Amino acid sequence: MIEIIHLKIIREIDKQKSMTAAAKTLCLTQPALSHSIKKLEQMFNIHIWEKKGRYLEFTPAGQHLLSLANRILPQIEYSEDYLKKYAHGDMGSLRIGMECHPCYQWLLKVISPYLKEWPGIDVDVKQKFKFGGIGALFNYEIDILITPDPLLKAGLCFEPVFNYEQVLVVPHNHPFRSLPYIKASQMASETLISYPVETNRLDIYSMFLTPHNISPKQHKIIESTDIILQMVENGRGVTALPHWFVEENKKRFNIASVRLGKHGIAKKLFIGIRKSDQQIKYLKAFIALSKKISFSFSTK
Amino acid sequence: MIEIIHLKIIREIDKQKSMTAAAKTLCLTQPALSHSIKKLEQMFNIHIWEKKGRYLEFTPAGQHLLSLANRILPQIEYSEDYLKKYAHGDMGSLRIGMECHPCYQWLLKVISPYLKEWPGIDVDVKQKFKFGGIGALFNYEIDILITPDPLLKAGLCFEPVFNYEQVLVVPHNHPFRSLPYIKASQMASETLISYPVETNRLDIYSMFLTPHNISPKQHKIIESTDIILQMVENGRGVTALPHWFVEENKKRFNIASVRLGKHGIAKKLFIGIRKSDQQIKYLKAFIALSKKISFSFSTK
DNA sequence: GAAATAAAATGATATAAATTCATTTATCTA
DNA sequence: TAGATAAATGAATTTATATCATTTTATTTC
Repeated sequence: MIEIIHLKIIREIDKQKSMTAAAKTLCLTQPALSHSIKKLEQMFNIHIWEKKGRYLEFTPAGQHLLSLANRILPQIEYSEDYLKKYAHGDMGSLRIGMECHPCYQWLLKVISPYLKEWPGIDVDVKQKFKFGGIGALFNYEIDILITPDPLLKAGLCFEPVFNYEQVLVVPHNHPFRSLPYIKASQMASETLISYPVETNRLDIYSMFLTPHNISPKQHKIIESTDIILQMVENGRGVTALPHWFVEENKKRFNIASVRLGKHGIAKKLFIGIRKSDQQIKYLKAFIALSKKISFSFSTK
Repeated sequence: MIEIIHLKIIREIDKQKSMTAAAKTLCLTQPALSHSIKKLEQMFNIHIWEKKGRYLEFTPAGQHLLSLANRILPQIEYSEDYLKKYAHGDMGSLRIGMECHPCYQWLLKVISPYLKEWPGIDVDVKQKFKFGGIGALFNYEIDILITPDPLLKAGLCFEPVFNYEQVLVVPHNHPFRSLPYIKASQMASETLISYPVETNRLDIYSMFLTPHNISPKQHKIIESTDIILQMVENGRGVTALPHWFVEENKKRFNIASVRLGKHGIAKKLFIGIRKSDQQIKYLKAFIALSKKISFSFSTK
């Protein structure tokens, strides 16, 4: 029988590239690992690694087990954590996945009252996923996914929580400022600043520039929203952000917003959860609260 | 530490609703299970179940572990199987998921030469998924998904393998037979026969009837393709199937096909795999073979 | 409502497994 | 080639697990 310890050993040896080192972090001795894996090998009549010089190299069977370990151990470890918290009186934990960079500010506005309403729930926000947000939901890496791209498929369910318009952000003295909207062609002479995401995942490309076959003069990549806004403020380029977000930051930065195209870019934010979690109270409460906060957002 | 055996015990008790019964199937005694779980409870300072009358009832913590067990054990068990086969000289296994009922015939045409080309690979075909085909891919329940609905998201990749037209199948003496195509309204007086799938997943509804707000006179549900075709042959109704499939079965059944709408219903079949599996040779070979077979299909 | 039945919990003992220590084998390095 | 580093092996010890016998608790049944 494959045991958790086997998977832990395999994962750790892959990480450390050495059995002796792995033994140390697992609080065991090197022969313990050696015997343990030997037993597994004999049970299935396979080899898990070969000695390549001083060190070990996984066989295909070993790689298979490594992939199993990387898939399964995080789930076990999360459950162990969860049970510990449960014993401490905490009643659950909410792992939120975000697939929408600038919506972080919106999320903060939801989380703050949520933490007050649900003192027993631990909240964690993740933004990087090996297999994408949908994969993270399926794999139980997160419990809630916030995304503009819902997936209406068996096993998950998505609810719209927030409508907003994606607009172009320009410095206060920019000629675009007085226009009711800009055309795609007008972007050809601008420097566009964005988050480090593939262009086909940026709305300003997929819903505005690409359909008109236009590219900006230059495309700069910056990670932090604050730095992006400072750059815009200083005339170093323009960027695309949610309208409400620009409004919220007009006090901090000398910026203005312009509609993208005659009808603007309308966006919808969704919250996705696993169908099997639909009945969990503190999850339902988060979705309800999101909608409430978003409503006050869009009407102000 | 949570152990595999804990999860097995919890799953088995949930299944059998009795510890004594669970002990029997696990080839252990009842006190063994009791002690084992007691140890886990003490480790985390939780309760996993409560005695309700003679039997046990899971606490929320127990339910959490049950959900973990149902998620993880199938993966472990698959790996154990996989390793056993690996030892026997089999080099891998290919679990195919199908989200397209009538494509089964097409699949058979691909699998047959594949088995000859890759004698070391075990092939299995699954058609029911708790969390949908996409979920099954993410959860490692299957390795390949055959579906008309690709999902262009991180973690998975889809490739088109086959184009075909979905047509209406009618008996040889049906008045539609001589028409170049039929309009949606003409379906209002027909009996439609289909597989037992929600109507919004049937192309004839989603791409033909529903947009024109038409319903057939009657909708009969039948599981087996052969029976459906016999019914059609005998004038009991009409059905929608891939064009190539109708052509293949004209010898066996006295049927004919008619285009659905002026431009017909064009369908594309995709094969989806996990990105992390992209380099696996016997998987790539399956996709390549699918395309090759499909090509000879569409050109004959 | 007492006796019989059924199921799970408990405790002591026996059994089995995992871990360590001491040592060997193999490889690399200076 | 000596010295150092890493993994494998074997025997002994420690630790964990399973069983048996028994008790506790609840449910039938008469």
